[in-house]
Amino acid sequence: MMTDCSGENAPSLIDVAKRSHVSTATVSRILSGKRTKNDATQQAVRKAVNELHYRGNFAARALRRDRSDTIGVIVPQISNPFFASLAEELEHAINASNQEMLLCASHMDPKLERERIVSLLARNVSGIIIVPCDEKQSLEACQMVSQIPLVQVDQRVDMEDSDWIGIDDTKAMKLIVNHLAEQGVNTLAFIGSSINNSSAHNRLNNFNEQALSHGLSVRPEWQLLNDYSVDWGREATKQIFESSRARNESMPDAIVCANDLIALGVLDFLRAKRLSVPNDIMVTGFDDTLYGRLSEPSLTTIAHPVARIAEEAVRLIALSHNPSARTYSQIALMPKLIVRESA
Amino acid sequence: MMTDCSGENAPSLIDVAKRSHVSTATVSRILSGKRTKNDATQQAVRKAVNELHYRGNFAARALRRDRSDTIGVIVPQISNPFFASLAEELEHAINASNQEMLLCASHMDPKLERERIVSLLARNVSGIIIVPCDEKQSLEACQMVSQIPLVQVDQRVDMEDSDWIGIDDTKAMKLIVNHLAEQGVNTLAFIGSSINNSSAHNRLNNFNEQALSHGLSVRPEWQLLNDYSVDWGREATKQIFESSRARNESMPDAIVCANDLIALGVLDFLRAKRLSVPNDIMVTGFDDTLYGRLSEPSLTTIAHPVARIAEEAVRLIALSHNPSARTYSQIALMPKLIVRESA
DNA sequence: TTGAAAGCGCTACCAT
DNA sequence: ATGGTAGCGCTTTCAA
Repeated sequence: MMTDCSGENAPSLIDVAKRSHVSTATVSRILSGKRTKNDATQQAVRKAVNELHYRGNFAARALRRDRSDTIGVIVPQISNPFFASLAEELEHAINASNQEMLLCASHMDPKLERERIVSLLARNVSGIIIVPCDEKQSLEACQMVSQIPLVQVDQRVDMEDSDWIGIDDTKAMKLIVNHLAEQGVNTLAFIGSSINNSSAHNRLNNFNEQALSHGLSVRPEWQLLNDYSVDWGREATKQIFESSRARNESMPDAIVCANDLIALGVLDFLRAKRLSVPNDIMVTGFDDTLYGRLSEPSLTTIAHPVARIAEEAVRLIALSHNPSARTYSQIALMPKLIVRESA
Repeated sequence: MMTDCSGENAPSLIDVAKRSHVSTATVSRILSGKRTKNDATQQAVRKAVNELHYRGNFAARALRRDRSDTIGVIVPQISNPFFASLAEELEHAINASNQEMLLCASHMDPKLERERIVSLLARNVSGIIIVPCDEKQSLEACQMVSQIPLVQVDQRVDMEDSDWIGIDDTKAMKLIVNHLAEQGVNTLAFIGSSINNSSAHNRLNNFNEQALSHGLSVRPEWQLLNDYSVDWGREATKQIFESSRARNESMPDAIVCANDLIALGVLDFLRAKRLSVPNDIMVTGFDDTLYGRLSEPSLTTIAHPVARIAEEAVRLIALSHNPSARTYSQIALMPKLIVRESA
């Protein structure tokens, strides 16, 4: 019995074979398109399939073929709009290649992430697409994936046998700082994440490098790291605001944020303090989420080519299935600066 | 071979049995906890499991037991923040009950939705949790699910053998219209979705009913239906604005929106026209998404108890596995009015 | 408590 | 092009 509540088992391929008076082998071949001729046999089998509402048994097929046509996807958080749209595009790309997506959230916890990987492996997924949650701690879990292809997306862990695809973070920060410099900005703050992920590190390092190269002033107390949340954006801005006020100094000319959520928190705090953006202070986001388009003022931010990233990730999984002299790629796509009102 | 690229097959239960000098039956029993004693045998088996990095084969287990410990979830869109947070809570609840989530998006297309259901059924999922995309057209697809439990969430299709869980839409609209009436509003507009889903219908019907019962004025040309998007909110408001201007009449006192996205579009249009919310015109949302908290002004809206809904949905799936005299539930949870700045 | 063995539904090999 | 059949890895029944 299945996890059934109402009698009758699902029909099997054997039932189809009996009803159409051919062997199971023939039915199998017809259903998997390994038989070209569309003759009476073909018709009969299809008829039986319809009459019986035969739908196949995935577990049996997967067991026999030792592959599941399922791709596991692990993101840090589904509710983060950037990851949600990534998941949506991945689902699309995966379905387009006749596979299914098993979506998991690591909740930014390397332990949970490891568990998810173990369970995906036990499920014989054909590949894993992951946004690793921690630059160091995700390594061990990622290395467990040796028999099947692993593609890292957006963030990354430093390992040999894995593809990576995302945007060029250096380039992105260059676009942002360039733009701010052109707007006549002199002093910059940065609000980011302290979580050990490659984006967090890259974005901060690139920020400093770019600011320096433009001769812009950055201060240690204006580099605040915690997490990628709206609340943190609000809180960090409060810290900048209060420390400036305490020393009777002015606020930075611009606040560069490591993602849109942080930037939304920043805008929220500044609004409450009646500071005008971009007149009193400029703000930039990162990721180009829907809500950055709608905030008041709307966010100047960096767009990822998400659909393209998803497609490539799925393509890389497929590529890796061909074991012959496989080489791994690091694909950095070009980010795009979206200039709106906030800077 | 697996979808392998590097030699060695994954170890099987037989390998574990050999290495620990017991039968496969014993290993199976130990690993599935059907054997209590923690003796030398137990130790030896566990040791072998670790040494071999045995992880089991999901397909074989599923085939043999005829169940997959996987729950299929179908939502209209992952990138809609309400469905994203629903998916996140469902993933949580599903993992908590030692199962996995297969997440699909129907992209609001009954045909695609049907395909997803077929493929979930072939995968022997233990149950399906669905937000049906169309009140009528989803019916046929939902009825295909007869052997396993089906739980509808949020929106619903009218069918016998299915549970439903969501919020009490009538109550929700009552909360909104009551609140607006208390603010002294006299004329109301409604912007919603024309898509045939139960939420869309309910929200409009309830809106009219509630408005009537408060003696508030509604006009046909102020009831605009299309979809649940930001763009539609903006466009619909433009229509209201322009038709008012053409007749030299005033705008409605308040615009009630069928979800937060629409409301965000409304706010965006009104801001562009320099109409002040809530002074010139009030606006309400529905769903309590993160971005309604951050908009300027922040949105007065309706909150769903999403975590609770997710938990219950998973519980209902489990319940249905007990075939004995199963009765179906329609669980309407109490919505909560969140009063913020916009009304 | 244990082991032997059947068999879940399917695919692919081998022979025809 | 077709049919017979072995066997994927596991759980569970049956006997000991």
